[in-house]
Amino acid sequence: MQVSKTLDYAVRSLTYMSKRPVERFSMKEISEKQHIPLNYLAKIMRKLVNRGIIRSMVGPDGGYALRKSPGEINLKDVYEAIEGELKMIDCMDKDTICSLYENCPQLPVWDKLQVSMIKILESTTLEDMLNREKSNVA
Amino acid sequence: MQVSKTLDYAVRSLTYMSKRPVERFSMKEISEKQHIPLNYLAKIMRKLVNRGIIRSMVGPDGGYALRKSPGEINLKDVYEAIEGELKMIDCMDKDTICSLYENCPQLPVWDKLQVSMIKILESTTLEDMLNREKSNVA
DNA sequence: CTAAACATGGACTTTCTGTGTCTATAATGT
DNA sequence: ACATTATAGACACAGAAAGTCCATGTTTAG
Repeated sequence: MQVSKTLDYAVRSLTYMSKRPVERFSMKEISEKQHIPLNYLAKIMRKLVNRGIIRSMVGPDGGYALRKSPGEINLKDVYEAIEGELKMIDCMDKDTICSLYENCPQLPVWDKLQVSMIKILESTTLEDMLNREKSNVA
Repeated sequence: MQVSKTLDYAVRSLTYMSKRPVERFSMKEISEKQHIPLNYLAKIMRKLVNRGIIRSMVGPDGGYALRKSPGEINLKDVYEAIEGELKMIDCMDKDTICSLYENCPQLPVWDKLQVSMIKILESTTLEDMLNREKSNVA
């Protein structure tokens, strides 16, 4: 029930890029400024590229750039790029053990949690995050 | 970002006990009825005992019983009994790496998520879960 | 053309945690 | 005394998360 380091890295990288949304950033710069292992960052960036959140340019002076404006990139996209579909508990889409029980009292609760998390992630864009920056920890 | 099997076991056991809130249940019964490995269940139950959610009686005809009524036991208690304090990300209470950065754009978001999860858990009692049982998956 | 700068993709290693087992001990009712 | 039940902690294991390394391919400045 925690945010993985990987996801945190991804979000950090993206918010970093959001400060100058049209520029190009080399992996090296992001890696150094955000203290993320270079080779590990490479994997993360690939996922973001594949998902269409950023685009990459090869060659000297290449790097990464946002594909959309920070206001158009929400955290649900980022989450799914990194972790895949969000689900609170495995049996929520497979019908494994749970199908053994005629009724499963806790499913609705996990579902409720899941729905509200998705809603929050979906409604939060990178731009929002930058704006909230000063008023840390609500 | 998932509900652990352990927590699910705990909730299952408690809702099972909630159906007959005054009775005593042996680990053996719970283990069999809920398909939870006996020795593993033992560890879970101890946590619930330590937290004061259930009480235990040793000896023949011993077992476990709810300490409060199902309406008075909420899921936040259960969560914390099993997993400890709920926090989305480690730096939310330690001041480790994050203190290096003058500003941390994503913290408010994780915090928002965290607060809303706690709210949902807190407002859901075992009794609620039993009542919702028939209308699965909202 | 060539080398520098960069990205890509996959294999591999390490570390950690969730999950589960085993064994020995203590308490209690009959 | 004996059977039954919980308590406590050590131990084992698998799978995932986190991180490393390397071999390859692309672009472009010079």
